[in-house]
Amino acid sequence: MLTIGNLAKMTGTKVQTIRYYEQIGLMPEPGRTEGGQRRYTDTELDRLSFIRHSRQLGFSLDAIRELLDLSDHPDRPCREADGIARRQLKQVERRMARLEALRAELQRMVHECSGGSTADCRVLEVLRDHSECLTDHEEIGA
Amino acid sequence: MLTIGNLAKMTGTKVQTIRYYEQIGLMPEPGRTEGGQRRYTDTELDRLSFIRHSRQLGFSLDAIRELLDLSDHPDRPCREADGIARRQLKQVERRMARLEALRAELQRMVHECSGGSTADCRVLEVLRDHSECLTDHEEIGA
DNA sequence: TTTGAACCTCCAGTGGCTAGAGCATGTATC
DNA sequence: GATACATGCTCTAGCCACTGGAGGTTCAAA
Repeated sequence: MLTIGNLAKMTGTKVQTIRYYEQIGLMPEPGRTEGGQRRYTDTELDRLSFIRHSRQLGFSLDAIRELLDLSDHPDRPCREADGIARRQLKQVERRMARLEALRAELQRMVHECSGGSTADCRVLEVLRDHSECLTDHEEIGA
Repeated sequence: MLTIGNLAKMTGTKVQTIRYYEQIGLMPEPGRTEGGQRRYTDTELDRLSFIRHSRQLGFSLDAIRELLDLSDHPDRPCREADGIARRQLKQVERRMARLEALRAELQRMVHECSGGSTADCRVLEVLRDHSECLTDHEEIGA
């Protein structure tokens, strides 16, 4: 039987995060001691490991919910899990392409900066005037 | 004189976002009509363009606050603005490296999936067992 | 004058946690 | 059995950067 603290250590998760996962129904309600403290079994350890690993690979909690559901039904076709992973892969690739454009732009800004006063700082100049940019980089965030 | 809606259109910003920027002090309080509606000048248009462009390049609102401040003081050395941009570049490069690792892992998962039942789905298997991973991908998010 | 699009304020919600207050429990040592 | 104190509990609020909606007002054109 694991305390929440041990489970946290074993999975590299914060205690609060585990309780949060329980709250949103991603982790089941565990057993409790007479005093009301949570005690976990290996089943829950496996589930949390799955969740954490999926998060590390960038899956959203909603996607993880689906994956867990599929994992719980070994008879269902694999296609769905595969689809979720493929979507995630697409998203990662899209983000990478975007970051690459940003990287190029930032590098150009930084390289062209001569180190004088801000009056003629290339960095600020580029930020001021979008037309100096080589790429579009429309969307924000992501 | 621009209405908030026009300013929004011209900069590709949502109206609510402009009001939000005002609320957190990133945009100044503009003039108002007798009826209380906001009216903007070109000064504010420039400022919002600067903010939006910086956001597109991934700068945080705090970083943008610093950049705007520097931009308002042309006599100050350029070093600081350059530093902020360099930090941002570093961050982008770190994120790209991380995403590249994720991409490889996801691709491997997806490629190895044979399309049977979830019982022997490679995707789920890899998520279950971290030791099957080639890379570390410790940190979450970013 | 009337219409109706655009404006206003205020509040709540998003994702995925994270931090802290204030108290209860569990375990090791004496 | 008493004590110390690390760990646990619940509850609430905050982070970032917005976004959406309710419910009401103003502006400009017809």
